[in-house]
This record gives sequence, structure tokens and C-alpha cells, in this order.
Amino acid sequence: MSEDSAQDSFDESGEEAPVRFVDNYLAYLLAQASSRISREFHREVEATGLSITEWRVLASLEGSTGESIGVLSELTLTKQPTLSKVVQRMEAEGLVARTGALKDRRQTVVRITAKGHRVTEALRERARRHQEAVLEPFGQDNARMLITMLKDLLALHPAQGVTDEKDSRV
Amino acid sequence: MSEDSAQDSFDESGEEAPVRFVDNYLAYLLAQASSRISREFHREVEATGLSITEWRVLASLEGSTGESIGVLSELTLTKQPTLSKVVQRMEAEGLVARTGALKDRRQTVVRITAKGHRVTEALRERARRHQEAVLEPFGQDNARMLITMLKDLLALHPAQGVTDEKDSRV
DNA sequence: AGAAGAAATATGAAATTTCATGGATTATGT
DNA sequence: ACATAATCCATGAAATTTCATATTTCTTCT
Repeated sequence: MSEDSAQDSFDESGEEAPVRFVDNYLAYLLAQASSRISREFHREVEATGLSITEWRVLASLEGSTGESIGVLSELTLTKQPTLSKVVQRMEAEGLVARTGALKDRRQTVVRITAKGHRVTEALRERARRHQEAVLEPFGQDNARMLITMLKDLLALHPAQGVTDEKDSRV
Repeated sequence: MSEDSAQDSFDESGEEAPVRFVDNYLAYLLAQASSRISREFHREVEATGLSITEWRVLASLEGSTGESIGVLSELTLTKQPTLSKVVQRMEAEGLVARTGALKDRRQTVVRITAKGHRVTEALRERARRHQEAVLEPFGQDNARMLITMLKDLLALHPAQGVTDEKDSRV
């Protein structure tokens, strides 16, 4: 796969494909990749009766000892007020538990429950398989490299504003 | 950068840093990368008075001879009803022009206007610089490889029924 | 050709999200 | 220690998005 396929803007016919600005724009490529890869799997999520955000919450809590609302809102890319409401619904359904944090009493710590774990068990396995299928055409080495580069990108660009917002240009 | 930084998230020392499910989940990594990289630039977009969706519409039309509402809704990751409304507002502001398609009269073809082009001129340049800055730590070769792999991923996963999600997530 | 089905877009009602803000707690500075 | 500022979360009002559907225009099939 792929040392060359990307470089030539696609056109199957003699039709000349206009080179759109976005076609080489990293943010666009990431957004499209994210959307398309996620979308494929989201069908399976919704088939279980969970909303996408609910799945994200549970997936984010899986393997964690609990996350605050704030951290969870970053992990799930959901704004804090939205997440607060979602988590409350999920607590009512028994998928998560909310407890005050011992260390900082402003925080609400959210944990996945046994039920939440059980409900997502099959989904997580499907997610792994889906990922394998997605990466399969790239081969082990390239796949690992993609993952590594994405992790590096994230390490270079921390979640919230580590940079002082007042200083960054408007 | 990075042949190693990512792979070893767990230590053998008994005390395991909790390995969250999502930490190795491609869809999560893509969603986070997309969100963080975009977010940095979105501040600049909003400073110009454009909404993110408006910027996406204009960026998508740049270098194009016109796109239908349907295609545009895929390019901008915005659901069709939402996009129809956004485009109508943008037409009122003179940023785009809507015309019926000659070939298929059901379609509405949207083009960027001179004003739309002018309004985004500085932004596109900033976008290019932002991208350079983001990719700089990876070096030319790795950067090119990342772009290529993302394009390959997109080629393998064509856009389909557009189910938007702002910035698609996990 | 004609009918039936599919596709593209627009639109209103309903649902969701976001903004702005408040209350509570912790951090900072003097 | 006290006052002030900053952080964290919840919540209602407002704005936006989504769903469902109507309309118009192709496509396909007989």
C-alpha cells in the first residue's frame, strides 16, 4: 500500500480533478479519517441502544479507576454541560456511578459500573476487530507507525490550553 | 521523533499505570488528533467572524468549480439539513452563490464568491503555516508519510451517508 | 411512454447542545 | 489569615441541530 497512491489527486477518467485546497490539508484529512472510521463502527454502537456519546463515556472509563467530569469531557470530546447531563442520564440507567472526589470536593468522579462494563463487553471486542480490519491493508509495520505518529501528535498537542489563552493571539 | 515513544505505555513493575481501552484505539486517536489540531486553528477562524462550519464550507469550495449541497455536506462533515441552512445564510452574506445545476435540476450547486475568496485568503495562508508548524517536529519524511497514510485511509473508506458529528469522535 | 422507485434539497417541529451563570470549593497573594 | 481569584460542576434559557417529511427531478423497469 501507499507510497504513491496519495500523491496523485484521484481521477479515474481523463476528467481533470480540481485540486481543492482541503485535499492536502491535514486538519481536513484527520477530520475525514476520524469521521469515516468512526461512522462505520457507530452503526454497531447504535444497534445496542447506546448513543455515541454514551459509548464514548463507557469506552473512556473502561480500564480507568474513575475520571472527573472535566477529564471525561475531554476524553469524549463533549462539552462539559452536555456531558454533565449525559452522565446523569447514564447514572439513572445504572451504567456509571457518580461520587464526590475525596481530594477535591468540587469534582464529580465518574466510574463505570459492572453493568456498564457488561453492556460494552461485546462492543469493545467488535471495536478491536474493526480496528484490525481497518489497519489490515496497511500491514503491521505501517499500522504501528500510524498509531505511533498519532500518539506523538497528541503528546505534542495536549488536551486543553496548556498555553495561556490570554497570551495566544485572538 | 518517535519510533518508541508510543508503544511502551505499560511498565512491568507491578504498579500499572491504568491502560485505558481508548489509549490504543485508533478511532479515539484520530478523533483526538482531529479535535486538537483543529481547535488550535479554530480560534483564528472565529476571530474573523466566521463560524467553523462557514470556514469549512469556504475552504471546501476553494479551488473547486462548485459543489452540490450533498457533496458539500460530506466535505464539511455537516448533515444536509444543517448545511442547507448554513449555505442560505452564507448566500445572504454574499460569501457563496447558489445556482441550480444544469445537469441535474434537483441539485443546488454552491460556489464561492469573490468576497468569500477574499475573506478566507488570510485564513488559508494561516492554515498552511499552522500545518507546517504542526508537522515540523516530525520531519519532512514522516510528515509526508502521515499525510499519505491518511489519504490512503480515506481512499479505502469512501464517504458515504453523511452522518455528521461536528468533529467526529470516538 | 408510463408507473414506480430513488435521489437531492428544503423546511418545520422536536430534540439536543451551547452559552451564560451560579454555587461551592480550592488556590493564590498580601 | 483573609481577601481575591480561579476552578469545577450543574442548570435554565437560548440557539442550533436533527429528524421526519414534502417537493421536485431523475432512473429504472415493464
